[in-house]
Amino acid sequence: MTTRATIADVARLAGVHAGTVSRALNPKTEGRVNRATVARVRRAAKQLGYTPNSIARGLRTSSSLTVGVVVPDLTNPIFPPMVRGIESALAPRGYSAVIVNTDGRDDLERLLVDSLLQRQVDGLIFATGHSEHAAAAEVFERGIKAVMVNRDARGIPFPAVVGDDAAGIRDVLDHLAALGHRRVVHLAGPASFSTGTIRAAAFVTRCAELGLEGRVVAAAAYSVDEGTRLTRGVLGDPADRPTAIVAGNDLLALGAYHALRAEGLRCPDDVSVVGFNDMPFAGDFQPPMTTVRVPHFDLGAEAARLLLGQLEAEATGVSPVRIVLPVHLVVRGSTAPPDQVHAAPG
Amino acid sequence: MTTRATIADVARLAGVHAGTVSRALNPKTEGRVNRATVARVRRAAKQLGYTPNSIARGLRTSSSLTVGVVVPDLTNPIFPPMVRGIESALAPRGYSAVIVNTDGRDDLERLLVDSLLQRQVDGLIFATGHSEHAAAAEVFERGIKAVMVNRDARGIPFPAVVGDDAAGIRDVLDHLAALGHRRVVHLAGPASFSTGTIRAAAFVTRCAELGLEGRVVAAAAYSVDEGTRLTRGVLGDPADRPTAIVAGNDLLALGAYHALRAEGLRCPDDVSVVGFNDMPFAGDFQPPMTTVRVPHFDLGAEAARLLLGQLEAEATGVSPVRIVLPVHLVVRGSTAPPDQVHAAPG
DNA sequence: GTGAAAGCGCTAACAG
DNA sequence: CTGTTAGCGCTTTCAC
Repeated sequence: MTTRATIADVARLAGVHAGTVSRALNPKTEGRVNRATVARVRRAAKQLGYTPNSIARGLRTSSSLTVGVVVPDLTNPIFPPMVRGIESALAPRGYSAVIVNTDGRDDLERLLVDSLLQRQVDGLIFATGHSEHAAAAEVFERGIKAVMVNRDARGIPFPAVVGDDAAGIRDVLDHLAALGHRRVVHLAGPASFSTGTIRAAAFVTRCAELGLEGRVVAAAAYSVDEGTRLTRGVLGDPADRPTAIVAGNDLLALGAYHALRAEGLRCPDDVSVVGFNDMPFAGDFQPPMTTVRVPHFDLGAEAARLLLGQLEAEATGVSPVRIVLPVHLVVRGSTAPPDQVHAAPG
Repeated sequence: MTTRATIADVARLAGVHAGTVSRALNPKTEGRVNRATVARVRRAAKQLGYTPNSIARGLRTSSSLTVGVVVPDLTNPIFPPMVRGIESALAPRGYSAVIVNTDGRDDLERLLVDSLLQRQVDGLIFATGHSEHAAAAEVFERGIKAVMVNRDARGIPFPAVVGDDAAGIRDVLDHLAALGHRRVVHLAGPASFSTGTIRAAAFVTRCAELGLEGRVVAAAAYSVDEGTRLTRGVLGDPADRPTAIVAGNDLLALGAYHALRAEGLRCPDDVSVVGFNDMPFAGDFQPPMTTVRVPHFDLGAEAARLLLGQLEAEATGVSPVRIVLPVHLVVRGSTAPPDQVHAAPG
């Protein structure tokens, strides 16, 4: 790597002092420099192929123009859109993101957050919120700016941007009730996640309001396998079988598909299934999945904007804002009226 | 953010000089320091919650322990596994990755690569290789270390890690021929991508070897919509209709599904379809997709290891290695013997 | 409007 | 084994 031109090289070529080059090249201070000088410096910089060393700048200004993004697993299809949303808001302000995957492990998360902090990120975006969120708590204690996205962390007053989970579940239940379903089960996400508890609570409430017979079973994780396992359990007694399954997310719903198929049951003919998130390609599944669309890109973009606001407003005060973005039901092929013959209450 | 402890603070508390702290805390130089002193320094560091500022370190050592990863679009499901593979190889060596999305735009890519370089990344991993790859060419000219992954860039002698595209296509064609197909079309990826040309060439060759009647139509992009558009064209004359479609990747195959459905044709009953990549959830599509599994995680990991090798071996020479990882056919539900009645050659 | 000088936090010679 | 001294490349007072 041929050694890169520094500000001193440019200064020499332009016949001015390094300080002047710095001022001339920075849009904010460019006004304080003679226009002719600015032009001369620009020319010299271009000729040398000069690009500022942002590491050096960061050391001086103690800001890296970098934010850390903490996700459980990039491989979960809801996160890439969120990350792109984050970047879309960051890029115009000159910030970039560095992403880490925790795989849901708290100890790993603390290590990763530490490494992010060593890299002097200016702030953090957590997509990993949960109830005993050690990493986030520690970050908060150290007075570092951060925001939560998608899920929030109970008791940690970072601002959060989330989808309207309760409204989503209400829409699902209304749809199912309109179709004629009366016996419904909810595959609830882990209780340690706000999405898990909020969706489950909304499920219980709405079932009561609609006079549905609703049951909640709790998943240990948002995964396909958990969905399969839980659904298998729920299908036990044919007489007592639910006519619809409301999954806590699309992965659990996919697991329900698998269990149904393994039991020789058809979806939606025998059992309706609905997911949550509308992950990419949900419409291409077998059957196309009825689910709740969560605007993950917007969630990310909004979270990034919020963080940028915190960073630029030098005020230290953290206001525990909670931005709730609307979601909406997407009806596809995994829901249908219940089979009257078999589904009639015993 | 309470101002963080620096090495000077630790030195003061431990009653030693800053240089000694630096040595004591660095595993490589720790041996040159009295064990008692090391212990004292460690204690002081811990007490102050000291974490080294890697920006400052980077400025001094001119290495950021960061690599840039250039992808077309993180939202394309083949990239998250690749990125995780990259990170899995980087993390143990203390490196982290910063990812940028080009959306296939060359101008954007150059801008993004520039910003990566300003951030002093130690090297680059391009998942965006194509024939007139301006950004990569420029990087090469500047003597910066980089590797290509998944696709390579013609004429740019960076090392590359790719899947065995030709073998994959051969397996697909052998499978189709064994099923009894004789008239096959290939939805080829863009000719500017190595994956596009290699797969298309292998298709032509193998068709000849097997005595199949093979036709190639070229896609403008690896997208679902292109797949739909192309398939619609190919379906034109029922008498001349292919019995199987070999798509350049899973997205094109998915587009073929859509077109078939729109035409009232069933897959695999009327037309077989095969994809390439085995993207996540390909087995959950309607029908479950027969495709070629490409080990994206391993591709990423291998590429990262290769880059690390380049970075640590101070030798400037670039050896244009080309690592080809095996792929394998995954037979699922989108391929079946051709319908004898309709498929009989006119 | 521009030069001079200091210093961000760290590491790497060089002494001793 | 440890202290001293420089300096990475940049921005930012402070003079003039």
